[in-house]
Amino acid sequence: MNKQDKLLLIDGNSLMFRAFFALHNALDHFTNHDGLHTNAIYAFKTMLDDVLKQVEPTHILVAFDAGKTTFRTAKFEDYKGGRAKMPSELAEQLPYMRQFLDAYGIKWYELKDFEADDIIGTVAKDAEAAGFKVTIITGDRDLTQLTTANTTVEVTVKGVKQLETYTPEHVQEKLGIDPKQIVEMKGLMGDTSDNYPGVTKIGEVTALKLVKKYGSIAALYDNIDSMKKSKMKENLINDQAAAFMSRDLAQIRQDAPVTVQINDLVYTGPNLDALIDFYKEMDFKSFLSALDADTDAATAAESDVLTYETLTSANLKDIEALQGPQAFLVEMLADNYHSATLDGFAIGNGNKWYVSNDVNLLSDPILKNWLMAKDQEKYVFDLKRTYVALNRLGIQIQNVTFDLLLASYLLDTNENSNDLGEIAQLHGYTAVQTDEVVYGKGAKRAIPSDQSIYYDHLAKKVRAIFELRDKLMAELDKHEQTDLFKHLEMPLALVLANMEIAGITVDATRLVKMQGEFKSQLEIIAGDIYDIAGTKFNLNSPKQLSEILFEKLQLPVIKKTKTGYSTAVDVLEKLRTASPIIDNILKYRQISKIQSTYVNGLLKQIYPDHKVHTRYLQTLTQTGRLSSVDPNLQNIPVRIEEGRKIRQAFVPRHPDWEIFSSDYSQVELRVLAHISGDENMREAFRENRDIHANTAMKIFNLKDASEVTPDMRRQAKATNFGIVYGISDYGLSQNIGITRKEAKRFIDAYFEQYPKVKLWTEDIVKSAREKGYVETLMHRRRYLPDIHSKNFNLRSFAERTAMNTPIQGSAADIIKVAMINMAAKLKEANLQAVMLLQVHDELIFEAPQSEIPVLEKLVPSVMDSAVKLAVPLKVDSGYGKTWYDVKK
DNA sequence: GTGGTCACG
DNA sequence: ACGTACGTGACCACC
Repeated sequence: MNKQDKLLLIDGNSLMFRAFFALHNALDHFTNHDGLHTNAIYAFKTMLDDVLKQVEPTHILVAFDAGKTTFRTAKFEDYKGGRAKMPSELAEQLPYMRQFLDAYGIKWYELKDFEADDIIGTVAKDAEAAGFKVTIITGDRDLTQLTTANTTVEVTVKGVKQLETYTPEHVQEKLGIDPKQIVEMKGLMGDTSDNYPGVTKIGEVTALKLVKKYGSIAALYDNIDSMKKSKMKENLINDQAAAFMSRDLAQIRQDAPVTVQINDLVYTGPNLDALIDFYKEMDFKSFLSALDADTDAATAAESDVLTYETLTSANLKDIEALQGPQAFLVEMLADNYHSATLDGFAIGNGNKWYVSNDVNLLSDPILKNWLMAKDQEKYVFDLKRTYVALNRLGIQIQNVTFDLLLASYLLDTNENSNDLGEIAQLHGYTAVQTDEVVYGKGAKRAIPSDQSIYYDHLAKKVRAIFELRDKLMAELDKHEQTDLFKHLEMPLALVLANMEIAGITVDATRLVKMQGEFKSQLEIIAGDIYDIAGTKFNLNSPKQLSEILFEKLQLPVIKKTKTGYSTAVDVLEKLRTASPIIDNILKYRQISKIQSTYVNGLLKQIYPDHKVHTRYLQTLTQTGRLSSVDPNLQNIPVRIEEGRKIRQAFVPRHPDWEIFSSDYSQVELRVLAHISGDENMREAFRENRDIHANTAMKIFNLKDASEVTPDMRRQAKATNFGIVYGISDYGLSQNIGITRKEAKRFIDAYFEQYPKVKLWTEDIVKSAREKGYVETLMHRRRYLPDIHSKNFNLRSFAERTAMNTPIQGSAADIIKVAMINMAAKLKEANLQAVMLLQVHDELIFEAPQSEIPVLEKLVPSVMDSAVKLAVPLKVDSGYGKTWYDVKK
């Protein structure tokens, strides 16, 4: 027996499930030539390699459950009752999973009447006795009871990559008990997912308290008489049998009649021939090429020396002879394409690949005409980026029909990488490297000194765009997203590009004046604070501030963060009366936020044309909204007067022009009225009633709208928002400062008034569970893998997301349609007005005074007719000399 | 790079 | 019983 011997025990069933759901999003990508799903096997293999590398075991065993009935179901019929059936897409992979393990040279084992846990428990015990170090990998926390000095349990946290390591110390730290005592805890608290009861009203917290006090269930019942009278004591007495039974069910057996010998478990690596055959059967091309064996894929990889031609003024004319759609790429290493240096470009469609680092060629009439030719179809990666970059050279690229980045985002919003190489790999295409690999990252990021490496990368990138096009278009079609892609996101990219290029004018003089005013205000407030505190400190440091408040001044602690005491607004609000320092701190925070983010921050972003040119991120959010960066123009202050003044610095490009703005009124609630089909809510909107007052009447049980006070309306409004966010009584109670009970009553009354809204929330969660995703009006899709999680928090979050995303996402769809139509109308009507900004439910323009009356009619009519819903859309407009002066 | 805080819809 | 609203980005301190 070698001292280095290390046994790896894998909970096969648990990890198969993890692997399956980790790539559940990509279920459609992973099928072989026979239509067999392969995602679980693929993910399992990836994870296994990770684990092998980390653990470096000498022996391995994968344990599986043998069937539905075990000695536990014999004891308790309902054990694991009510569990959802294994999805058929996973069940069909099980036999192949075993084939894979055989080919990988890994022993697997199952035992009639026992679960995988018991096999693992038994083998772990035997192996330890034989002097092994044991590592157990599972997704099931219950196995942590097997933790000892020589046995470590690794529990998968999220997906399959991240592992939480349980040692006896870690169990002690987390739960405050011994690993062996976990079954005592489980016996008292029961287990809903395994469906055994425990003791009524006892959950983890109480169970832990009791176990710490008594040590075990047996000891607890020995001493039950001395426990003082309580409801809990009654429950304990009533459920004594259940407690002992549950403990028994939770206990993993370490004496199962397993027939494998540890010596059989030696791991010496895969059987290459068998593995190659298996990968071929599964169509695992990337694994095949990684094996570097004599296979088709490997041969293809070896011959992947791409021949390209360097484009110069001498052969530029060749471009004119190109036939058919061409992929086109313009390379910039920096993020911000408004200012980034253009570093090169590439063109091709398989017959030939052209690359160049001479970006002056782009302005040559030959290339410029080619790019602007309406009859030359092009495919790109990131249309908006490409358009803006070329526009800087006076080129407006035309007839782009495919954008790899946009297509990939629509197919799965979770994969929000901006790197062509990474995205290609996600779609199973490995013949291109990521930019990080070729260019490096951070300060070291640069074009490789070896020009052939650079050119090869450009050529491979442009080739990836071309070669992935058909596959992704087909997948979009399968998702019913062709329209969304072709007629919404692609045209929108150009609309956004033009908004970014237009930019909005910022009055720097105005900002500088504010900077001086805020500076002296801050100095005065800081002085007052230091006086009260009796010392100077860094007010911007939450850490230093909390020391002053909670240690020096001994104010009561309301809330803690991961790292210390919280000093957030809601905490300070509660401390207001405790010390005059609080009001000063709140004021200081407010002003210093405005100063640093909006005055100083904005000043840094102004270009020589006196404008800021934001970038809208079109492929980032999980819901389909846009986001705005460098600078973010979607969070300019408005709620508080001091901050709102920042808007005075946003002015039209000409002195006699105006800023004009229109926004949707309650668009999300209208979308909810539409998709839920709730007649009461629809009627309220059709009759143009005040929806918040309408809700207030119900939750406060009023007869007439005249009885609604402003405060009632405020609370009703919060309830309406709560519904959109996927409500909880606690969340609502925190938000409007009422008790949880009252909040619950509000919600119940709400659902009574809008019964179909309640039905819809239930249906959408159910549908998300079945399909694994939710959709918006325009078939924008968001996958929710956590909807199946055993972790309450992750699952609850996914459920709220299932409710919120169709609402927020459909609202995003609607304004996007309006923007496309709006851009067309402005052009058609030959107006000078320019669309500048989008702030989720609001569009902002600048225009000559003379056009204001036109816009006042045109913009609302375009916005409210963007889609036809079962309720009308309402739009409010206003205009003024600056953004601040826009009043509606 | 991460966490706390706070600006917006 | 669990720990809580949905979606973002920028700044500062601190490691």
